[in-house]
Amino acid sequence: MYFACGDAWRARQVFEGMSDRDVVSWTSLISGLVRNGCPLQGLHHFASMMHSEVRPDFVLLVSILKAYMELDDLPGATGAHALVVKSGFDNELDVVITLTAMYAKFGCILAARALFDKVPTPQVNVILWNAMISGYSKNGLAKEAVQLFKQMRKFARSMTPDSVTLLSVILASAQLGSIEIAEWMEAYVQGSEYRDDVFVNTALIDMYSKAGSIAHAHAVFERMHVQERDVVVWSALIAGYGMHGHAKEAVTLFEDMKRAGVKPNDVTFLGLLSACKHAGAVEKGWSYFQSMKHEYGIEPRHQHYACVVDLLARAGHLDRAYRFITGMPIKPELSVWGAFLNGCKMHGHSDIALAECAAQHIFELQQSNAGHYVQLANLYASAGMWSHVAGVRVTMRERGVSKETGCSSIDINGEMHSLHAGDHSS
DNA sequence: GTAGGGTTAG
Repeated sequence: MYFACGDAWRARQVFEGMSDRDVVSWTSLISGLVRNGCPLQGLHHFASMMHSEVRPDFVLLVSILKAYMELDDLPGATGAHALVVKSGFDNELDVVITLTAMYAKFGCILAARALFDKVPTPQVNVILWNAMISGYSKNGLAKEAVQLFKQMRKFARSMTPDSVTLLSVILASAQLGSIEIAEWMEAYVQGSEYRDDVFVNTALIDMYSKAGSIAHAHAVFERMHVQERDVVVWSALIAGYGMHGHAKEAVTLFEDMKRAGVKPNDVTFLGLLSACKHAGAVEKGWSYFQSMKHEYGIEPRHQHYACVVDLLARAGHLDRAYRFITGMPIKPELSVWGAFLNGCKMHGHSDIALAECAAQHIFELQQSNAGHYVQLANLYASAGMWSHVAGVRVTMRERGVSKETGCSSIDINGEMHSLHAGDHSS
């Protein structure tokens, strides 16, 4: 209850005062911590529990797996998976669902699929299917996601898609960029009980923006009830106009949104800034960046800085962009210098020193990416500095930079599944 | 006490 009120401290107080701690009370403490952004503390308590007499059950292990997901810790996650197997819970449906989502989250889509396929068909469960479909969507395997959605309908008697299913398939449709599939998805939504679902409609707006029809996206927005248009809905449409380079419409929408009494957030500004960037509206974007900080008190994140740098650099304001970067209150990340270098490539033939400076920062942050070296080489080439081009190649060889992809493998029930970066096979 | 989810970019 205290966790539900956001009071982790009180929750722990109650727990400490309990004399007979069973696995259920441990679980409520640990899952509460994991869900409230303190996965490390949750694992810490789990270690304490393991030193006591209490043994974990499958419900607790689900929370432990989620803790490692939160922490982005694949070795820890596979270790927890091993504990699940050792404890004999690897056939519990809830556990299999978590494991499927977990491996998908880590990009190990083949491992996720192997777990999914292991579940016997009578146990059809929407959440399991959702875990697999969204796993495909999030890993860019849109065709597989749509295909699995179509397969799901074979079980229509025992299982119907819910809003989460629809969100995942809409996300996949957005990646396919096909207006036919987008319209097919919208028709499906219209015929379902989720036609007025805010989440689903937001995803539809995003889908149409990415599939190339901002008019369709706007139509979805218009159909929504006014009171349902929250900041995420507005932001999705603003970003959509931005993607299409319609800065004027994005700005108008932004003003409409403010008039409607909806407060913009950091994502809204990102869409707005990106709209200005695509349209080359330097001063407009600059003033929105200022108002974001001073008028709304929103602290810019790396993406905002990268966007402003991109905005300035694309327009050829290289010196201004450089000064902006050096004045940043946080350490510029790869994306910031990357945007700058990109601008140099477009405009910097005369000022190769600035580009070299950007490249230097980039190599410092990520030495092993061949793409950066190629970019610098291209820049030298466009400036006719051929000896420098050759120099870049020498540096690459010296540092052992090549274009090979990474590979790792995962053990599921004694079977090794090999995973390659960018692997799309199944 | 547990499982899947909407807006950010090229």
